[in-house]
Amino acid sequence: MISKEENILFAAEKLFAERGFEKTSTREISREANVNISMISYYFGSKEKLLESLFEMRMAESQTYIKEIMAKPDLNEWQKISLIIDRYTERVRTYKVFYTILQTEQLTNKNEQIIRYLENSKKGFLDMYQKLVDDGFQNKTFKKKPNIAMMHATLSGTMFYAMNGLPMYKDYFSINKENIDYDQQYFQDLNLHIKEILKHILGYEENK
Amino acid sequence: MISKEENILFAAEKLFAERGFEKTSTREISREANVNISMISYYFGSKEKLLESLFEMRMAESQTYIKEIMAKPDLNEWQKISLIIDRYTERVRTYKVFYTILQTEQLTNKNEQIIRYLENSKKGFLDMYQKLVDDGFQNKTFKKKPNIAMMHATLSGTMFYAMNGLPMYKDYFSINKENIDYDQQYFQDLNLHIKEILKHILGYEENK
Amino acid sequence: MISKEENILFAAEKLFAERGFEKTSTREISREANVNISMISYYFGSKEKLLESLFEMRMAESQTYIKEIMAKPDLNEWQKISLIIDRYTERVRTYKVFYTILQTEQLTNKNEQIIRYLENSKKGFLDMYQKLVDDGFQNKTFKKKPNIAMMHATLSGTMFYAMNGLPMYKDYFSINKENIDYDQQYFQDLNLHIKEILKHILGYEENK
Amino acid sequence: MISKEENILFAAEKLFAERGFEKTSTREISREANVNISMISYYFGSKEKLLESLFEMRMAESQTYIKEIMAKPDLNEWQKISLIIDRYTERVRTYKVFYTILQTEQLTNKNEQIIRYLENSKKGFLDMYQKLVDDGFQNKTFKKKPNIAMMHATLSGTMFYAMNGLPMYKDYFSINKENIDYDQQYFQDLNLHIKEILKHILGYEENK
DNA sequence: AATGAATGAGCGTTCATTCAT
DNA sequence: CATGAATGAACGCTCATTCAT
Repeated sequence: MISKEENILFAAEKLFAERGFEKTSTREISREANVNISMISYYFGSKEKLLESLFEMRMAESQTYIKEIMAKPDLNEWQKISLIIDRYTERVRTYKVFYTILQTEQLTNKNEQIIRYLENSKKGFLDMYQKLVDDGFQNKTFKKKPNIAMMHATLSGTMFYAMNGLPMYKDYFSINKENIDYDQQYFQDLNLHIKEILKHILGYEENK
Repeated sequence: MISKEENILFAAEKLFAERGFEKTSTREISREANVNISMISYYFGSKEKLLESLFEMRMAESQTYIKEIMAKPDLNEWQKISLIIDRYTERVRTYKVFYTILQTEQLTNKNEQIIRYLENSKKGFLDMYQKLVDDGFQNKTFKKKPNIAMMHATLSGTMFYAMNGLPMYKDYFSINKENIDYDQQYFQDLNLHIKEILKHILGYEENK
Repeated sequence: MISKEENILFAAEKLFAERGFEKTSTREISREANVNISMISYYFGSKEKLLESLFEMRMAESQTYIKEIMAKPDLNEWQKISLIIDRYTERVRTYKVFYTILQTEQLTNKNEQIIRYLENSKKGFLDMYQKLVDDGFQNKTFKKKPNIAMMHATLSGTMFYAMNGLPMYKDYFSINKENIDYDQQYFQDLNLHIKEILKHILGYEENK
Repeated sequence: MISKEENILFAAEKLFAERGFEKTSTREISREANVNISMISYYFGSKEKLLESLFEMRMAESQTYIKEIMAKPDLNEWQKISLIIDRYTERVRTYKVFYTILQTEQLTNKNEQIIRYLENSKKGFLDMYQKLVDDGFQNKTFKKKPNIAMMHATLSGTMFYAMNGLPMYKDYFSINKENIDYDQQYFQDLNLHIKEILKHILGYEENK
């Protein structure tokens, strides 16, 4: 059984992604969630805090898998990076709606709580990449030491740009909007494309 | 002498980038532009059409340099791509505010005119890349034929993600907000980073 | 206890009659009704629909008394017409403000819903008169068969023109604005005047 | 050659009748009249005074024909009333648009100048009717002395109500909007209908 | 715990009119 | 004489939020 609170959260996520935070009214959210309009203030305090709650939920999820992967003892640095890319691709594909909101907020939001979430997340990723690159370079898994900021920009930038572009490509090639096979292939290509680039800038050679 | 119409356009560009289209009120624009609030309707018809006018202006500018480069007879395919990246980096750096708006609109706007501008622009770039890649492969400048959609996602995605991240890096490393030298270095690194990746995925070797 | 919704309706009726629909602002209505300005949209949807609601209420009332009179079994055709004129006079006197609005809307309004109300009402009256005239002619209550459109124009036209002229007459003869006795006499004269004309054009003779 | 001033006047008359005074903007008038928007203030002072000028023009016209008829020496009282009705019918038919405005203003306008025009006009008619009725009664042309206010209400009320109803009848009987023959017949019926009533309430018998 | 009526601020836009040229 | 850019006030309406129940 899904609670009213979750109903609101998921309805808001969908509508914020579709129309943007500002253009989505609390009335629409309450209608979509099948709850009374005043329940939003009641449960979350305000529309703004509802957005924060949404970020809190989704961002917490992504912190866990990073730690999980980093803790695995029997993987070398490239295997860890490769696994991170796999999980990242999967998450972006699954939570497209949330990552649409995230990008928008990154561009315009001035909400302090959300800025903190975003910075923490970004710094977490940067630290992790730095460690993997340093370790990998030291033990000669990697031959190069790329600029971490640039490497991250390529990884995340390519991912998001490709994600945003998918509907346009489907429209362009007249692919059915609900065609999941196409999505699958697209995200697989994307995954390989990113890995290919990272291998190059890290100076990693397979089967060595 | 700058006209009232341009005053409004530039004030709007600044505020739309800072707060987003929805959160920016016509009153704020008129205050920032030092004009009466009704001048917005007078010159542009509506707030929506003001945004369209802004897109029209900036997008028209970017179409010209593409044609210019493609028409140059004495450059090989890589030199053309390299030049495109140079110009692109320069534009993004100069018109940061506009490209912030562009990204936001790409994510949420439902305005038909703007969707058309964005699609036209994107298709223009894709067609150009396709032609350069095909030609370069034929005459053996390039050894590989990458997926154009993915190549474009990496080029534009890296560029925008890096652009968006700049203020955070400056903040992180306590660099003065107005420090232009840092920006210069940052965008130069970005430029080289992107070129390095493209050379790899195109299979281009220098000094051959 | 009178509800806020009714408060708005009656305040609007008064102001629309006094100044006309366009010249009456929602702010004035809310002030007159002692409610917040947003309650108009809340209860009625819009200023336009508030007017429609007003028409719905008043027009529904007038449909009932027609049916009531027509259904009376023990009255001849002239007695029915006579009774209709009595009720009509009474209504116009009581709801002067509404009939002022009705006339204005008849002249300029383009609102489809209201046009429909007005046409239905008018056709209802015309059908009724036609039936009474036909029946009365057949059973020799009436000696003439007048043009129904013209008969209706005289009945309603005289009524409204006289109603509109009343304030001017009171002003002209320096009668106190609130003097109800004068009104009573005026509407009684009007009632008899109209009946006298209708008897003539229907060829009805009393005491036959 | 028609002057700009007249162009504005006729354009305003048309639009005020179609949409009402308030709903007609000065921009629309200037567009319809093919003049610059500021010419309205320039020539007439304001939108309000433009309406006054319109009334001044049309009301002056109607005063002349009354005096003309009253001055005719060789007509008896009924012949004068009959002639007044003829001219009145003709004017209403010709200046339908203006009489639509007149009725609306009579219902809601608070403009002092216009109120004065309307009162003067009405009193002029009432005085004239009073004189004709008194004279006719004295010389036994008429057998009755009706209430002048009621007689006027029937004359003008029937006229206007019938005029306003014409479009609805044409629509109802699917008559072409531009069919002038139907109009002609309609106004002739109206003319005879009003005369028939007046003969009755004045106690006038023809060919006696 | 849950409702929905009610609030007040602010929104984008239109208006008649003015004024520098 | 005539223009049209520019003004400031007011418009109808929507918004997130509050509050009595």
